[in-house]
Amino acid sequence: MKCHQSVSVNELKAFRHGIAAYVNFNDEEWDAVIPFLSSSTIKKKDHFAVNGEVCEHIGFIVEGSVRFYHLKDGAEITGYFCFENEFVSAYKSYLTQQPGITYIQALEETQLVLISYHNMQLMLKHPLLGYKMERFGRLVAEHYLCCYEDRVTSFILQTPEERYLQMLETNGAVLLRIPQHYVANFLGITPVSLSRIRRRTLVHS
Amino acid sequence: MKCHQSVSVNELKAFRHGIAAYVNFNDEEWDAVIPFLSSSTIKKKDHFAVNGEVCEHIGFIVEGSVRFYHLKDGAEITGYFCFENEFVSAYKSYLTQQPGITYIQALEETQLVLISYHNMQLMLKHPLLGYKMERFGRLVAEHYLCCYEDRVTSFILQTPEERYLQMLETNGAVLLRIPQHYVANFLGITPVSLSRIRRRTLVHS
DNA sequence: TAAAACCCTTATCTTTTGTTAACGTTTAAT
DNA sequence: ATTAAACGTTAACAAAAGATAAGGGTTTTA
Repeated sequence: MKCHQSVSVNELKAFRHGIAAYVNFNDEEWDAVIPFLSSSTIKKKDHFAVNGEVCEHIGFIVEGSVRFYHLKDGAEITGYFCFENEFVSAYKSYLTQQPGITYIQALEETQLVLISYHNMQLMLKHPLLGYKMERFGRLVAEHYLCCYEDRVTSFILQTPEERYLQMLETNGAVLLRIPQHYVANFLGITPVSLSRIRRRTLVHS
Repeated sequence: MKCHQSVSVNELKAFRHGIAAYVNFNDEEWDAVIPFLSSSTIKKKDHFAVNGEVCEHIGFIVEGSVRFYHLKDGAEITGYFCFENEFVSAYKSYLTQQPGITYIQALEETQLVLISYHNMQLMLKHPLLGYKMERFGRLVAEHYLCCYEDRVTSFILQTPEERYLQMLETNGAVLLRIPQHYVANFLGITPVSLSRIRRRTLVHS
């Protein structure tokens, strides 16, 4: 993954708008933040994170999408997707700075604003930025904690068929963007099984 | 759940030690923290959180244990457990201050140190405590994010049998403390199915 | 201490999922 | 433009899980 230090005006705008959901920086603070950011464009099928390596960055997707997957018995098992205006990282690897087990791959050409772990630590200790960056990190972690909580609950409480039907209702748009066998993995089943579920839940109009 | 404002010396010590994994407060800061804490002892089978209500507190378990469960079609489905020196809350409900769908029930008499949402917000804005409390909240959220990430991965990547065998290796002690049908729910299967898995994976010595 | 509630196992039957392979279609690569 | 790779569906069979019920043991509790 190539990073160039300078972030375009357009990317900065998208990023500032995206993080406004968590914390607002005034202009002085924002000027201090900018030098800690970098930018990257990942080509389709290139990787943001790979098994066995420390995930160096957290990224904000300005444009594009990625999928998370693992290798099991030589096969790729897709576990998650991220799209525009979402943060992406192999969180456990990034947060612990230990080698991870997650691959993150661009589903299409994907434009990212990046914060390296090192720069994040600098901002967290920065006299002007530290307090707000702590808050920012807390709120982002809390947000994704809630997402994961829902996801775990869906595995505990719902059958694969119920998970699929709920996904149709709440995330129907994703199904149009993502190959179906990735969705099957995401639901915790095989592609063949998802195909059967689709057939038996079809509304014959 | 009864709360009394004063926290015993013993509880304070356990709590301070427990959060030291995340952040250290000096004595001046600690004296400022104490008034924001409260304490509660929950009897076996009493609830820390229930469906439809906002979860008001995050708790630190000094002694005892709890289980998380949901109601589905009138049946209780257990999704998680917490033990001594862990934080416990219906996180999504607590963090968003919206009514939750999670029941949290004491598995035995359980002694907790509590932080109400309101007091947490006061500490986050407190001139002396704010920065460290933001950091504390961030690190706790990050820690549980990593836990949830592992848990989701286990549902994506492993069969129920593999999840059980891994739990035997990494959490064998839990199995001795928790009724087996709760463990089955935790693994995403029925108690009958777990009983079968146990039989077919038995090492006949 | 007796009754009730709870817990785990086992058996039977049904449903669902996994596995493998084949087929036609679409998409991508050369 | 042609070939190759990828994708979704379907079929057939095996394996696993769900549902239900029964039996025996333990723990609660009244």
